[in-house]
Amino acid sequence: MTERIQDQVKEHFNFKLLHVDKHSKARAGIISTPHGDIPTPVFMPVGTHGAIKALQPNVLEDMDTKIILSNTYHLHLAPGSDLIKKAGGLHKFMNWPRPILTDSGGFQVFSLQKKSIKEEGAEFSDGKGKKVLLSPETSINIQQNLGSDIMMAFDECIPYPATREYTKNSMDRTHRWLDRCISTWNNPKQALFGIIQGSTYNDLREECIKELVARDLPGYAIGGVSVGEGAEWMEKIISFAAPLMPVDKPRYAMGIGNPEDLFMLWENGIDMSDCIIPTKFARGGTLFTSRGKMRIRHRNYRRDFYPIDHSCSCYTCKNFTRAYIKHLFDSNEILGQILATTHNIAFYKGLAEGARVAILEDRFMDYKKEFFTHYAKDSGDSGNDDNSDD
RNA sequence: GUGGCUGUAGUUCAGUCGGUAGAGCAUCGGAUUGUGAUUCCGAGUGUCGUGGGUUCAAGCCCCAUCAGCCACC
Repeated sequence: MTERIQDQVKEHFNFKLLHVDKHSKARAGIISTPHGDIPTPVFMPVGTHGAIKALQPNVLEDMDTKIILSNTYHLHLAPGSDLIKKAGGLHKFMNWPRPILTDSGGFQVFSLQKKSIKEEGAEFSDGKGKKVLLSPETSINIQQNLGSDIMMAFDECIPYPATREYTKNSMDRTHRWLDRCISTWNNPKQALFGIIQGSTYNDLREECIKELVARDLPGYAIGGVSVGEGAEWMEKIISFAAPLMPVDKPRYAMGIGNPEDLFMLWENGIDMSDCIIPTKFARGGTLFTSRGKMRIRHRNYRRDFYPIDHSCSCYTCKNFTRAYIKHLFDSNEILGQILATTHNIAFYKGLAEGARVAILEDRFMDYKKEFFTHYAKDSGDSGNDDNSDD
């Protein structure tokens, strides 16, 4: 009698819940994977094409980034997962020795304008006139070629708003897809996470969680959020779904969020999250600080010789001024994006680390309160330009 | 000295038959939530070289003048 893959994977992947905050649902734990341990809560930077844009892997390691996210869809289109397998897997290909989570491509299908979703899978054009079919089987096979530590099930991520009928039908199909994902899954060194759908309908979310838990997967994610529903709905969905998820498995909220969103996730007992915001915003010149967003291209920073964030100890803040970084952006120097990304990733990392320590000491709510007394959602530090030579 | 060309936004230029000015770049602002983002959206720039004239109305037509460039002497 052969052992189920769900049981085999437990030798290589597990989650240990260390502590739940006394005054909230916030959790601290540790995820073990073949490529290392991940203390939680954790924020995962996004490296879609097998690279965190503007950051060298050694910088990420120096910053003690524990896990990054990469993408099935993009790596399938280029350079192809067969090639990456030949290169020795994604870790080796991109020279990243630590854990990698790969998204299944479900979200990319969602964001494509032209697509056709059938029982078989999702069909779309690769943008160069070639038709591509992404199915549960192809998605898992690609992710197994990539060799990620955590694979995501291939799901349909539906837009907001969605009718109850569409949501229900789509969800049922995603469950059938999940079973096909599980049948294709054959590498016990790679964990497979299921994704909770159900849009804004609590009963469907609940039903979905039951279906997923019945499959006894290594971890579960809340999907179908950050699809345009807004902060209020997002919080409603998270706060409803998270407590229904298994206590002894990692809980992952996909694609969220802003710094303020992270506190909402953690407070509700989410362990993992990812978002393009810190990296993408950095490249556009929006930096995060303990006081809020800082748009470094603003004129105010022209002669501002303070670091981005006084309380930050990242490489950027230790060595460079706002005026210099603004200058780099004005001059279109790549270094501007590099320093900005370095800071934003360090900022997110710092928030998560602070949360973990606070949870372990049962003071997460104080930590949150402290954050929001300084953090202005709409505007941050307005700079120190003295205009003396105008 | 003579003839010609040019003069309009920070910049490069467009501006039809005369109807009180536009575009790219740059600037400034906003967006961005499992990255189809060096993207997307929005805003503003003006003594139309100057002074007169014709006209209901002039960036445009006429005269003068200034500046730059070119050609010829």
